[in-house]
Amino acid sequence: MIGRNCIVRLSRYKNALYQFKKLGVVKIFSDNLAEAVNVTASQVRKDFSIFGISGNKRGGYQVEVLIEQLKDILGKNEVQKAVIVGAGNIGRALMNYTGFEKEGITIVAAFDIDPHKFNEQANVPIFGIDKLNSFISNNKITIGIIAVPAVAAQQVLDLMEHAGVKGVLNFAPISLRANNNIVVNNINLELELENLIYYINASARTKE
Amino acid sequence: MIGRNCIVRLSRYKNALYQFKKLGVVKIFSDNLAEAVNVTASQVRKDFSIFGISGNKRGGYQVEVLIEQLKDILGKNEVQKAVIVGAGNIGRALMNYTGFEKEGITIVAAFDIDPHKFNEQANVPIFGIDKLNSFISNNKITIGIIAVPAVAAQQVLDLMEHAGVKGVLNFAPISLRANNNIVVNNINLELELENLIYYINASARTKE
DNA sequence: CATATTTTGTGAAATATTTCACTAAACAAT
DNA sequence: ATTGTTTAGTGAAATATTTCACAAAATATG
Repeated sequence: MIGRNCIVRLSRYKNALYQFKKLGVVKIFSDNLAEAVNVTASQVRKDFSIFGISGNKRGGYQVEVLIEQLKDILGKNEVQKAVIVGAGNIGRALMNYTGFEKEGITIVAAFDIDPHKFNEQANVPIFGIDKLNSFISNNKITIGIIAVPAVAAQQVLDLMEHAGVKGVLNFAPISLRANNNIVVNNINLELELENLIYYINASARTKE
Repeated sequence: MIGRNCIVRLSRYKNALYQFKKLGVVKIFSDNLAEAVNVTASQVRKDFSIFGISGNKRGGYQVEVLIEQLKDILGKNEVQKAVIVGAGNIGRALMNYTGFEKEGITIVAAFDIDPHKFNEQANVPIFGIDKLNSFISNNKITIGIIAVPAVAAQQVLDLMEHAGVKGVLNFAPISLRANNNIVVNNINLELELENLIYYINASARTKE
């Protein structure tokens, strides 16, 4: 199985390529990409070789072609539907976040436990959590986003898993437990900050 | 230098330990922690050994002591001040996010380019971006959070770096370039979703 | 057209990370 | 006390990841 870091790099390459394309760049070399993404050129070539992406010796890679190949590997050829559970700060921000559409993900509904937050007329309608299960199965939702407090997160994951969601993005600051029918990616803001502080301190120590 | 994954695991151990503590657990073994965090028991022990954390053979580790040791390593013994640049969806969500306080980080101000968003009276006041530099130096801000669109992100980072910020949490979906006076952690929501989709597809392929 | 240069693709080497497996310490039981 | 059991600590082994270095292909140059 291919490591997560490798897949993350592919995404970064693709991002960088979009920028190069915007600047009118047509042909690119491994070292240009490497610099843009902060890795070595052989890392870039090795990553590509793993997925059978090939360029031309002395000719580099065609930006357009490479983008398509990466899109293909990263699997965004059909639009996927997602729901958010939790209409708090983070949940609401994600409902209005435009970056997901660009990536082929549409957020079609949100769910919360608090009736004051219900709003079936909104752009992204907010329903009661009791509707989650039927909504997911009726609308063939593949992706769930968890934006509830830590205590409720495991329960929400179980609901989603049971309803047939295939992948979950979890914003609750807790390690969730899932069987291997479902993929869970954690985005833990507190952990990221803590991590940042560690490296700030480490870098201060190094300079002494 | 110690790998990022290792530091991330330390944070996860600490999180798990808080939960155990809440349940009244006093003494814990490497395999309990391992299970909670989804790693092997020897990974736990190896991680601890790197940082000179030791327990008792057959007696495991004292939950309270372990939490303190981890807090110490992760460096959260003094409250740090942070500012947010960008008062859009993500920026506003982060201003109201209560999880940071718990981790010893206080968000003291936000900055935006749009005068409609200015609000010096708010709980977290929102100023014009032109005030960023002086605010950071006058208030000895160590942490910056970038929540602006991708095109503006590099510029904001440069401003922060120049003003003396030590670490940055970047939410803009772009690879930023910084010299090594400053630590940058990226949280790229689009990339995480893309990554999730890759693994959903990969897991579907495996099952065929 | 021949030669020089550049850049890919990739095994092999070097590093880094994780797991294994065993020793010894701590505690429990008899 | 002695014996048995559990679990930390840790070198060594196994894996995984990254970098090196060079042959071969593509293009440029004279």
